[in-house]
Amino acid sequence: MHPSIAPLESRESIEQRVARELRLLIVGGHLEEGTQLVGRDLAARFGVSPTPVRAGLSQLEREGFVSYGPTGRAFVSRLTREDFEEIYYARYGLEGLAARLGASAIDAWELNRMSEVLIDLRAASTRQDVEAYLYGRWQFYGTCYRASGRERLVADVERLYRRSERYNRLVLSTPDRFRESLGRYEDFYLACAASDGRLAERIVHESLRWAVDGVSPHLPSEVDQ
Amino acid sequence: MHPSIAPLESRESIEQRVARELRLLIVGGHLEEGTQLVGRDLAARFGVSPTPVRAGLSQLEREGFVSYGPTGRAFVSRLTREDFEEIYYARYGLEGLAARLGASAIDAWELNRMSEVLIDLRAASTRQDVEAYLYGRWQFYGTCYRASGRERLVADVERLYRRSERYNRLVLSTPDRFRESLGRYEDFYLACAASDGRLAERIVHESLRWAVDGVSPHLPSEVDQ
DNA sequence: AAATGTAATTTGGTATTTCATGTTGCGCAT
DNA sequence: ATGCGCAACATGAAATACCAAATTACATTT
Repeated sequence: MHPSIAPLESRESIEQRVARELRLLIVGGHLEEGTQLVGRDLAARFGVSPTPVRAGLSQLEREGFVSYGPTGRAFVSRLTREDFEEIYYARYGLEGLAARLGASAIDAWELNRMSEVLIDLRAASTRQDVEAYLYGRWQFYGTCYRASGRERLVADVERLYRRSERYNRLVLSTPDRFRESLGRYEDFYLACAASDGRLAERIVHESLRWAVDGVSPHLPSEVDQ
Repeated sequence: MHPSIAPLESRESIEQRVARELRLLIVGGHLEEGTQLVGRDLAARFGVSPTPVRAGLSQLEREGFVSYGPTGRAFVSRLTREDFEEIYYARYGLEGLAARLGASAIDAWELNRMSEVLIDLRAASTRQDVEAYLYGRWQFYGTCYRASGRERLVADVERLYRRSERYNRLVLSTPDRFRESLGRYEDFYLACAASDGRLAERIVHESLRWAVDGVSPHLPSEVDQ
């Protein structure tokens, strides 16, 4: 029969590599929105054939980083209010579920991990260090969500986090916003410590509503561009 | 410059056709869950080359109809409680947004359309005609959601509807469930008629919670199969 | 000079071919 | 008979080749 050893984490396919590297370029801002992505050029750049590049672009489309024009040409997707809102409302549903399940199932070790990250987050907040804050964000929530044991759900939420990164970086956070944001992290931690799933869910919902209401109006709408 | 005439709805690519036909086979139950999907066989069956088939399968994977095993083999995805819940909680967020925006923007013509569909839904409910009910469901809600003018949001929600179809068909609806479900449609219609977006959103949220709480426990969990 | 038609180039989409890997089945040895 | 090893086969992944549509550039005409 099968060896019950894990499948040895099969090596990354070229398609995956292309998708990963391109995603990094886009999220990191090294490829401006609207930039056309030509299959053959990318293939030459990565030293591979156009076939996996095409597949990688298609994958990035489903992740929202790439869009296709009417004639099938791929380009770096544009940041719009509508896109931002839809990411956040998808998170509203999925992250609420993950929070409820995770907070109910969390154990002492994971809780401790969260409190450690929380220290970093407080520091990043006072320094107003956006990068560190964004990094710690997933360390914090992801720890709770993983406690739910729902791998696909966690992966989906993580994808949404990555997708919202470009927007988060765009938002110049005032000290006030940092402070309020941090307060919600503290509340969430307490909900986890109390294993109160419903409360954790409610806190996540409120946080997301707050974020989307505060940021969305400042983003360009699709209709007027 | 560009002709401002619409792009003439460019013809469907082979990749799209393969994805569409396969999706129909899966949703319609003509391909049992777990069935292996061999690229070359499908290519021969559709009379095309393996390349677009592979792309089509990848598209169906992102839609949740196809999964890949550890050795990269594609098969018809299995119905699980976890998958069902995640579909419904994604709908929770996105459909709530669509309902709020749509109900706020709806006009008399679209409202009239909804009331017409509602008549069919009442009839389908008394006949306990699941197929007609599922069909009218999207006619009803989709009409409201489209009033939001958010095409991508509507498309995303429609994808989630298609994805939940297999589950809805699986659920043997008792007369009680039909009646309660119909009552929520009536409530939603009234919220739209009053242009009360917040209320519409709340009704959708309650409906989805009710559905997931009622059905989820009856589905097989991933862990014990 | 402007408009228009045409050829060249770009680019995406599909097919064909090749390669790597995993799976299966059969024979051989113990 | 059972366990092991090798070979044939199945299958996915990538490279290469080809074609069609669309855009661009240029020349010709008025």
